[in-house]
Amino acid sequence: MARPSTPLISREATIQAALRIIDEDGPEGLSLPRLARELNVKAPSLYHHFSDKNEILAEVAKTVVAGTQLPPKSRSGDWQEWFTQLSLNFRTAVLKHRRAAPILLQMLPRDALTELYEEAAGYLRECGVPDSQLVQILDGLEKFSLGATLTEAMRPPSRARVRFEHADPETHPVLTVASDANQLNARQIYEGAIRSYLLGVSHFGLANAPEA
Amino acid sequence: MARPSTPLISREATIQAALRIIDEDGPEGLSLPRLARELNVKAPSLYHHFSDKNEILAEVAKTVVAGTQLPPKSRSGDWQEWFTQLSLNFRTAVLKHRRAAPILLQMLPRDALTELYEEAAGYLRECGVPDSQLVQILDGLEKFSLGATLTEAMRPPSRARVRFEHADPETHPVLTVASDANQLNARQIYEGAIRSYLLGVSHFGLANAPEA
DNA sequence: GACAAAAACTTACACCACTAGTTTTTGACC
DNA sequence: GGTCAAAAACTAGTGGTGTAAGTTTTTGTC
Repeated sequence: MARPSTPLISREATIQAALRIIDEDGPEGLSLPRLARELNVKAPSLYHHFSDKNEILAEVAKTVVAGTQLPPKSRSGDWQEWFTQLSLNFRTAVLKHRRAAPILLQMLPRDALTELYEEAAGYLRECGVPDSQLVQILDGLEKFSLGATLTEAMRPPSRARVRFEHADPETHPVLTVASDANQLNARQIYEGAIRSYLLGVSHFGLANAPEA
Repeated sequence: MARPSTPLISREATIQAALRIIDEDGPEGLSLPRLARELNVKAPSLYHHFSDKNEILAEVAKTVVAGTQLPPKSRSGDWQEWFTQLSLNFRTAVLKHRRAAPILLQMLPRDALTELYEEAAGYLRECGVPDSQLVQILDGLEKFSLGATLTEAMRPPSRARVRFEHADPETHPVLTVASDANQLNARQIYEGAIRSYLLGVSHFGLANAPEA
């Protein structure tokens, strides 16, 4: 086949197909021949739309995090609540494509996130949070959300309360007790940690300058 | 060559060589032919000692996190300090092999960590922390440490205070202000976040049960 | 001393990302 | 309206990968 009247490949459709393959068979299932086959096309043709496979993966990563819904900003200035919801929405968006998690770590769309952070920082400021705390809050939340969500995405999905699966009551008695004493599911623990952190930073504006 | 009098390959030496290659050229530089060459051996011979490449990667991951030093437990029962030091040591250990970070996410040695958690949980209990909080503390610290350390490991090493590299003063004024208002380096921000979280969970034993 | 297991080897396979070169279509310009 | 370069598909091919199968020699055990 030579050049068709209308292109057979669009970037958008390619990215969607790639994401679908990853959802089904993980990143190792995504090969250019297979991706091309799903688009009724041959593999080398993809190079007319992407410079290499990494560019496709980067777009996939961007698509995944772009699924994060922005919570409405409350008029009351309850920024803790806003960030908690935002973090929960991020988690939801990533878990929708959990098998893409390894790609997310490597292809994190920093530039796209920068826009979000600018907006979030502006909101914090409006709510009266001092400038000196903005980085701590944004950075801490990013890191925790990423760590928690990516590690959760790496394990098989389960609505149940599975924890410390390698903990044996015989050899790990304390973990067993701890696990039994906490009946929350992953989402609830995640939310609790976010709230704890936000509570902590809010009350920590003072002795936070350890030496290098 | 047939079977030699003394084996040319040992698991330990193989793992060390693999880690060295990853340190130099990243995970994509680690191929079995190359790894075998460094051991003066041919690639298929590795299959006498490892079932597949993933097993090698898993051992590499275990080696990296095993480099985490355990801080001494203070008699005063200051568990917050102990966990802060532990988290800092984890960060140090991972950053020593930062290019192995992507592997770490996929091959996290849960079983090895379980031992550590059992010990940490026991210490928390000795210090009087209620059972209901153990999971929150352990889980939250794990997630934050992983997220912060892995993302930090993914960027080029720098002692400098680099932040929001995509933030342009024109289009992202608030981020610029925020960045200027916080002169801490990555390690200090990490430490501050850990301390904030621990402070938060300590004061959060009450309203921490949102519904499913 | 016989023999199975171990530890190296060689060969081979299927797959991969990617390059080079070919063909046809399209759209723009004179 | 013909010319021509760019676009978008193709086919063919390169060098690399992880892994399987089978070979040879050494080792330790009964």
